[in-house]
Amino acid sequence: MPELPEVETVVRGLRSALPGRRILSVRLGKTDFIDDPAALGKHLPGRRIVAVERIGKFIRVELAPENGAAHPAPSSAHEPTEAGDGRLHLLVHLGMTGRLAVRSPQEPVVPHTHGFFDLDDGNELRYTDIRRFGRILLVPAAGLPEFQSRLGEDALFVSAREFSRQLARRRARIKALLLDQKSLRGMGNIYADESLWRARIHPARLAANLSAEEVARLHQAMRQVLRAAIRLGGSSISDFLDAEGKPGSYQMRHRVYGREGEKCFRCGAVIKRIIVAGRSSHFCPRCQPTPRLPRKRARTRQSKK
DNA sequence: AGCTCTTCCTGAAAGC
DNA sequence: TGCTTTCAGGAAGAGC
Repeated sequence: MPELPEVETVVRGLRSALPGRRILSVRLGKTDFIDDPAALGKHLPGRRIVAVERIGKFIRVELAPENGAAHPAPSSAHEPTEAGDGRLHLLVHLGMTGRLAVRSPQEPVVPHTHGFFDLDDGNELRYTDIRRFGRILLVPAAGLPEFQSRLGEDALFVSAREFSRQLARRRARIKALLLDQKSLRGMGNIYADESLWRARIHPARLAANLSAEEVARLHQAMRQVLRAAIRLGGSSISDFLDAEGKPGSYQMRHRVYGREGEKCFRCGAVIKRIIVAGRSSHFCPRCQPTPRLPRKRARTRQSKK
């Protein structure tokens, strides 16, 4: 499932293909994961892509202001002005199974492809999403700060000071807090588990109960894990592929995620899986000691890789 | 405030 | 063997 390193990998790939391109037209299949499907066809054609960035797990495709000369379609009289002029941002969240990639029209369309953005170089940007847990929305430049303000700082760039401030403020379990995009943006289940293992912290620990040393360890572990994962192109568990259709290889480095029943690489104890904050959480019961109040029933099922 | 449960969706895997 | 059920999970919303 795409988390920060996977999204970063996709963004880097798209960055070599999209900036400078103009969107000619938009074709959509199913649209139940798009905030305002009609807005895409209305505002994107004629726009030039100027940048591709990452906001947490969102891909941000920045579009230049319309320049009347190249504008192919007349816009209706009562367009909201903030969407009719100025920059626009196409935000894409890949959810669980989303993929965004540039393809030649010649290439066969894989099933569950619901979005086609035709580009002026003859290629098309395709959005594919089997489960449609993804999300696509269009935000005017003026609305971007508000959108960003609903998310915490990026997990890759957050300072040790701000990280510890986030943890101290709240009493949630550390695993829940790492996954909460309002506290910290970009973390997902895999990298939360991997970071906690590396920092030797049990996922069900209460954030406020972590020692300063543990917080520092977790901050460092998180950054190391994310950086290493980006270096390897992310993790390909189910079907993650980068913008060029290649899998990542960080799944080879997983120490706990998907390793229930196997031995801890550090101490040899058997990796366990429990549910914390509604998410399956993998940990080493010896390296990551259970907090005082034992957690809920461990659900026993082998998880694949 | 933060937890659990539910919903969305599909395909893989388990169950019978 | 083949049909049916269960399950996974990011995020949001409801209810407690």
